[in-house]
Amino acid sequence: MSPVTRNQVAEYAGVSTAVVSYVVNGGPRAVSPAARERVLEAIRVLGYRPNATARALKVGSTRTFGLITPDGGNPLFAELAKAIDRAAAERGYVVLQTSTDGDPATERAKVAELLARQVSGLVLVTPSEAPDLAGAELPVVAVNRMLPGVSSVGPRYREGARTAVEHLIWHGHKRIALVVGAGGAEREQGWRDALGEAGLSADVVERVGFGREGGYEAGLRLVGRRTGVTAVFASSDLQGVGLLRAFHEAGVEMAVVVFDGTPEAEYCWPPLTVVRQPVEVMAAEVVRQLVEGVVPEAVAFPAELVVRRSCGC
Amino acid sequence: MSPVTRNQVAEYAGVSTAVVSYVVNGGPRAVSPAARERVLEAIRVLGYRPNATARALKVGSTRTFGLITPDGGNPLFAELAKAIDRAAAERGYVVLQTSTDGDPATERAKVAELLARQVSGLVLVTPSEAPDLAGAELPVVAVNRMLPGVSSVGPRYREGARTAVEHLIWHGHKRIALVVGAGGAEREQGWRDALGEAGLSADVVERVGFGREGGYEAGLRLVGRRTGVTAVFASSDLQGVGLLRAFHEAGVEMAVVVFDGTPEAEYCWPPLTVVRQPVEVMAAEVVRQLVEGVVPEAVAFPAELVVRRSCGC
DNA sequence: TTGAAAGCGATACCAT
DNA sequence: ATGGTATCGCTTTCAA
Repeated sequence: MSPVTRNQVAEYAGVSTAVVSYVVNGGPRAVSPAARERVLEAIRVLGYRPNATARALKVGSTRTFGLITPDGGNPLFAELAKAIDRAAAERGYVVLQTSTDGDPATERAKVAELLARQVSGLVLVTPSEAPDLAGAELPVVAVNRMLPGVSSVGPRYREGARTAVEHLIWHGHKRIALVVGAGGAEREQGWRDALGEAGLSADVVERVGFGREGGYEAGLRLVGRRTGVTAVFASSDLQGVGLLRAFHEAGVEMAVVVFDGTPEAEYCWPPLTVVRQPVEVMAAEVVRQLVEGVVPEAVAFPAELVVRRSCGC
Repeated sequence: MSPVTRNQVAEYAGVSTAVVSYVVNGGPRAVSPAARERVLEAIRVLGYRPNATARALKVGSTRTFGLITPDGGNPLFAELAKAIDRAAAERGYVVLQTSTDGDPATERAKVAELLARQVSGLVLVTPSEAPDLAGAELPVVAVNRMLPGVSSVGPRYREGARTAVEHLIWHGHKRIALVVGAGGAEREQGWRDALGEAGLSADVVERVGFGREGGYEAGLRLVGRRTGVTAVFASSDLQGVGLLRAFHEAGVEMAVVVFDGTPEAEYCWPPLTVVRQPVEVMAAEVVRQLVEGVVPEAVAFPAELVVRRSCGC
């Protein structure tokens, strides 16, 4: 039993296919109550479900957004995806999500795949490169990463990082390390801003991956080097979690503040003081740009300090 | 500039559209080297990208699987999704992912949406109910949940839970609590099995949500009740993380073993001893069933104990 | 080896 | 208010 088509519905209801279409879509022509009733009945009896594929071909739009993240397992990206999905649903759009494992080739393939599927818009979360749109005319928004010719939405990294480090300074720390991943230049700048302003030296930097392993690795090094560091600012939640593990293992006390602010940072021990990315606001902006098809622009939202125990408060 | 179509490519290359199709798909007819070259050239120059929507309409298959999870932010589901995506990609399928926020109505809507898009198969991760396929003929696999008439893939919950609890018993614990979420009946059974066999009483049960909050809540209650409990088996990583937080806050020592085994459980403190769901194996089986379109069957894989510090080892 | 053309399911204009 | 029908982009059979 292959799927029921609109033709069968029309036949069963004794009307033309046009009428079925009018009923299903609520227009563009009016339909008599009697005919509408018969069509509805036919749809119910036959279990008809419109073929979105055919519809998309005809109308040229899928009302679908593609969303590509490097890693669905990263809680920040998961939060972002969730928020974007919700915001898009409110506007009647569906979001199709995939991830790339951080591999640029996979990223290219997924972009091509979604483009081939005629998505109406594309969201790239920290993409590794500018996408090859090959003449396709669709809105594209990069999240947490600036890309030439593409709209971008993100937090105010520099300002947020600065706030975080200022808080550590306020706690009286004199030697504050930075743990940062690739692409964290703005956060690094914010760290430097705060230290510079306070007349502290910005000389302990650990450059590692953005994940838990990276943070752990940085933690081991910090513990091993005995640089007199008493506090750390890390560029991601996950790094913070990794740091905590290294500090626990070594039995050292160290104040930590991180960027991002996902649930995982709230439930580790000690709970991490974070500078929280305004995920909901960012998602709303992403969807707005996609729906309205604005010209490329870069929008950054303030990130808010959420104080928990890891900073010493 | 609207997207380039196959017609334009054909015209530019001076061949028929059939030839373009043959070149793009590598068949079903052979094409002379000269013509192929001209077509390839035209595709490159024009920036042609086949319309997957139109192709799907014609061939009746999208080579796409839909994947629905209650929550993309749950690390277990994220791991699962990643693994399924990878396994599907190996077979030439694309996975389109969405989540439902655990809301049955949203779940129904997403199922309908994916069905309308003509997905070639559907994966439902811990669905809240049997999906309404309305006559659609496509393979459906439920993960971590049994559903009438639908294939299912999951870990051996009962056996895994038993192993976990046995390990706690081996450590000498006499009073072992259970923290469990809705739908955790099998895990509960495994807990009872182990306790019963050892002649211990199975009387401390906290029924809470599956998330971090649920675990935290359970932890607070366990700490408050002073039941002589010295160890806990929890039905999910997230619950374990929540428990840890409550125990830390109260300053109590408590052995913990949990089900799932995501990265988050490895990086919390103390690192959680887990019974790990064999995510990769499960993903491979899910995709196998989808691709081969087998008749509904229930497959369960052994879960492995991974010993870390939280059990006292 | 290649071209013409039918048809996938749905939309919406042009008639009636 | 309703029906007939051309059309969206692509695949593939049938003929040449």
